[in-house]
Amino acid sequence: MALQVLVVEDDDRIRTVLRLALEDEGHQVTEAADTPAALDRVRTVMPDLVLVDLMLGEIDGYTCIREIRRLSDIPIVIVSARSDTHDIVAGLEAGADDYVTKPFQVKELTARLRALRRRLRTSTEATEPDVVLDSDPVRRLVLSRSRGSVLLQGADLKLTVTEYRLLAELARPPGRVLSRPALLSSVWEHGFYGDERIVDVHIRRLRTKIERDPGRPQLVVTVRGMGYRLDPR
Amino acid sequence: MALQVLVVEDDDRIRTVLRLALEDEGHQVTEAADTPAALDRVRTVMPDLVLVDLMLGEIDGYTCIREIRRLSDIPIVIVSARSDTHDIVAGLEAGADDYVTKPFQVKELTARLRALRRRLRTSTEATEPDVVLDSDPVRRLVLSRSRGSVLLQGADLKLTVTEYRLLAELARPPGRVLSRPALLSSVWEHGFYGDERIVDVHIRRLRTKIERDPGRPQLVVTVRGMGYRLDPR
DNA sequence: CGCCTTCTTTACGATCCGATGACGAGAACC
DNA sequence: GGTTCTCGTCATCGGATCGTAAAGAAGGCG
Repeated sequence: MALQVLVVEDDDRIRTVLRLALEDEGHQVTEAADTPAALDRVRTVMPDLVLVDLMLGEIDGYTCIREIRRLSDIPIVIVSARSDTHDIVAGLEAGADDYVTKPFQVKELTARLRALRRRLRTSTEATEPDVVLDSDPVRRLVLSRSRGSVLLQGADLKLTVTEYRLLAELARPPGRVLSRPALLSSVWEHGFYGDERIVDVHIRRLRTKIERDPGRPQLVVTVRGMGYRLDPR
Repeated sequence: MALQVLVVEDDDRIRTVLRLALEDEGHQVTEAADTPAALDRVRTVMPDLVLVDLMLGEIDGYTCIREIRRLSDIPIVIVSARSDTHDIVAGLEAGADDYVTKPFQVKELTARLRALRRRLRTSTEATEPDVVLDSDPVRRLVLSRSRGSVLLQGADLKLTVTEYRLLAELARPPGRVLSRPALLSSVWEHGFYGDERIVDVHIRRLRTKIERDPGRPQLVVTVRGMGYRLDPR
């Protein structure tokens, strides 16, 4: 589940750093340098999350937060330079939901996002409908989130958690290419700092279990240079 | 069983604290900062429970409670700053069902929710239909909530309360994976702060009593890395 | 066609996780 | 008061699963 994130930040460098870090995690990023632009983006792109720098040059961050809050219930996270609690409290009072302080570790920020994503997910997961991955009557393959399993012809397929999560992530919704970093950040709960090729290995293991001909995968497709995509049929 | 909770509270910070705590317990939270918003949410999202702060800025909490009560029989819990009994009594007279006083322990609040959840459950429990866990004629296994027992070939199986609750939770409805934390929070009335592996132990004890071959469980299935699931047959 | 990059496949050792049985404390029951 | 149940803890075991590394295929580009 990739998030659409709006970054409200007037310093170009920081904005770029944030954008790169977030995109690396597989999120989509929209930027705004001031409050009016931010409000416009909230209306038009409807982000899942807003990051607001409290030290916006001209207009201050509090106003920005309040204005956004008037439009929407989107979670707002404050990025604050000052470490004292006063302005954080003020920000929370203005309507923010959480905060990180600068200089912040990108790790810390992405960890928060993972937590947020997890929270969003668990609130919908149980009721999410099953996804049909292969509709061939003699090879019917269904992902059932409520059961926490994948059914081949009605029988539980023995996937490991990692394989299951990979598949579930690719199927949310199917048809998107997901980069390795994106998969790493959403499938590996506590982040992953090793070689991203680990994704390939698990994809392979997944393929041997769900593909008709694992040598010529048709469900979990490789998109060279980009990542993997799930093509149900 | 996750609850949809409406938090009526005008202080943003407290509202955020409440929301995070409730979401952590797996509930879904809607917020309202004043009475009109609260009434709107009651109508639109139909929460299972309403938390009302008695000290709402402009309109007082009593009015809010009365208005909500005119719309619905939803359980209302008062969050009160004052500790003297007068306003609590007034709140209860206005139609609230329970109360907690500030500064309250989050633990205390979630404990009340567990109690409420239990009460809601037992009020519907009596009418809930029996669940057939094994339909084999020579090993017929039935969970009868109205009797509060499990029948093997018509005879009461001697389960401990914990085992019974575990089974009942897994059977509501059958087929879902339930994580250990989820089971801990719904089966253990007063919460549980020890090692979550305690679930394994009780699952095992339950299995020795209801499985045909406890060594190869088929009813209460382990979903590695995720939790347990009940697969009736 | 040759080279470089990206992906696939396999094998292996370390680690994780669930199952199991034993034990002691305390609750419930007699 | 004593006995029986039930619960939570713990240590141990064995298989499942994971991450790594390294070699082999396939694709892309000049």
